[in-house]
This record gives sequence, C-alpha cells and structure tokens, in this order.
Amino acid sequence: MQTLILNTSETFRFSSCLWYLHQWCDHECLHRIEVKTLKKAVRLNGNPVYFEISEPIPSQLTVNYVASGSHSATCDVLKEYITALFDLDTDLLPFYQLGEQDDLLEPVIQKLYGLRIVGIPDLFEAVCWAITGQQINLAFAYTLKRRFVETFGDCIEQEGHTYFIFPSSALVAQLSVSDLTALQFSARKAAYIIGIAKAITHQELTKAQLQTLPLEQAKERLVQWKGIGNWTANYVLMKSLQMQDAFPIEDVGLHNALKKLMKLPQKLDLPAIEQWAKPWSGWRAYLTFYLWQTLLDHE
DNA sequence: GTCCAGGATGGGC
DNA sequence: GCCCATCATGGA
Repeated sequence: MQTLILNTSETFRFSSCLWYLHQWCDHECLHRIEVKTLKKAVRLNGNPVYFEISEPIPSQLTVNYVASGSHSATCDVLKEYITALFDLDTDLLPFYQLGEQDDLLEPVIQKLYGLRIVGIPDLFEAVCWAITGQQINLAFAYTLKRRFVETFGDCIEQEGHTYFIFPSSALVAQLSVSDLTALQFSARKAAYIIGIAKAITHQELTKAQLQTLPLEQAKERLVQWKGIGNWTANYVLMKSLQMQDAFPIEDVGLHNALKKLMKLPQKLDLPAIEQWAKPWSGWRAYLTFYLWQTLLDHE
C-alpha cells in the first residue's frame, strides 16, 4: 500500500463530499464508504488500481493505494483522478460570494458548505451514466448500472470485499445491442452506449480533446454523437471535465428543486430558468449540483 | 390503472 | 422550425 497526500483549500470539506456520496451509497456499485473512508477501484492507464481516501488530518486528503502495474506514473495519474473526483483545483470562494447575495440559495449553500461537484473523471463512464439515466428514475438507473458493471466490468478483491471497475470502452465496443437489452436497457440506449464506446475506443472522442475546448465548442462536439443531447453534454462537461458553467437546464431534478425552493405551484419554463440563473453565470454547474441536493433531504 | 422519472430521436406537419 | 409518439421499467 502506497500513500499520496493532497492538500485541500479552505473551501473544501471532505465531510460534505462524504455526505453526498453517502446519499446513494446503497445503490452505488463502484465504491464503498467505511468509517469516513471512501474505497474504490479504477483502471488508470490500463492498470487496475485500488484506493482509499480519508482525511486523518484536516485539509490533508490521504490516499492509500495499491497498483497492480509497477508504473511509477500511477501516482501522478491517480492524483489527477482524485483531483477531478473532488474538483480540488477549483476555488469556490466566488461561488459562495454570489450565494451571499441570494436569499434562497444562501441557506442551501451554508448547509452544504465545502461540497464539491463529485465527478466521474472517466469520460466513457460519465457518458454511459448520463445515457443510462436519461428519462428514467434514478433508482432504476442505478439498477441498470449495477447489472452493466457486474456483467462487463473487471473486479479486484481487497480485504474480503469485491471492488468493480467500470467496463472499458474497448470491451463495450465489441458488444451487440442484445447484450444490453438482456440487462433491460432499451434498444436505443444500448445502441447509443455501444456507439459511444466505439467512438472513444477509436479516439474519435477523447477527454484530452474536449479539455482543450471552451464550453460551447466542447458541447457542440459532444452532441454530434447519437444519444448525447444538450442535457447529456452539459452533464458530462460538469461531471467529467469540471466545467463550472455547464448547465443541464432541461434537467427535471433541477426543475423540481427550483419549484420546491421557490414554493411554486408549478415548474418554471426554460426561459424563466435561464433568466433566473443569469446572475450565476460562470457557476451554473455548481448551482445545479447544489440544487440537486435539496431534493434529497426529506424535510 | 395512470403518471412521471436526472432525455433523445425521428417522423409528420 | 415545432410537436409528438416512442422507448423500458419502477415507484408513487
């Protein structure tokens, strides 16, 4: 077991991120939380890596990991992965300053202080998850994801627990639609996912390329692929590329959160939401992410 | 039984 | 360009 330390900024709270991860922990098949420690396995540069993240000393994220390969590069790639996972490079101060000027959001932000957009650093995983979740309720989406991961993913054993690794695009590119409809994906989603798997495997769609583009161009690039509409593109840019202004405005969860927060009899329409979110320009991904959390507490 | 879920697409007009 | 049926299942 090797160790990696990541120093975190004043506007980061590991406890808030753990709280977020805990919300869907029962449904999640790609990590486990145990005594304030996040445990997970991923594939980095083709090598399976198991890691545990905790915070024994305030503002020092401690990552213990086991890598199967003997690559010294693992440390750097893992550091990159964790940085994206908790969006560590972003300073939330400007976002919080905007929050102080909004009576509706101010208490929400106070409650969630230090929460980062918990990301899905792997582009293929992020797109698959977004497509899987289209139109269906989240509980069912998690069921589909679990079947997909347990059927086509690799796994590693650690201390008596099995940790699954999200299936590689190369493997999924070889599947047929019926392989996925057998797991109760719709035929359409199955075709979308296999199409994206081929695009990523053939490097026609890469994270590195998207990272060089500004938000609007990255979005245009993404929606060229079947199955990726405006919502999915924004969701992916938000969760996988840490683009702080990505705004999945069509999201029904966002609509419900606003309706609830504003105590409205019915949902706002898209132009109204667009207008309302204008002051948050630059931070609309965080705005969305924080609003989603207001749907989870049953108060 | 009905309606809605963290949407996208292709057809008809 | 807008409107609408379709998808595939589960939970309220």
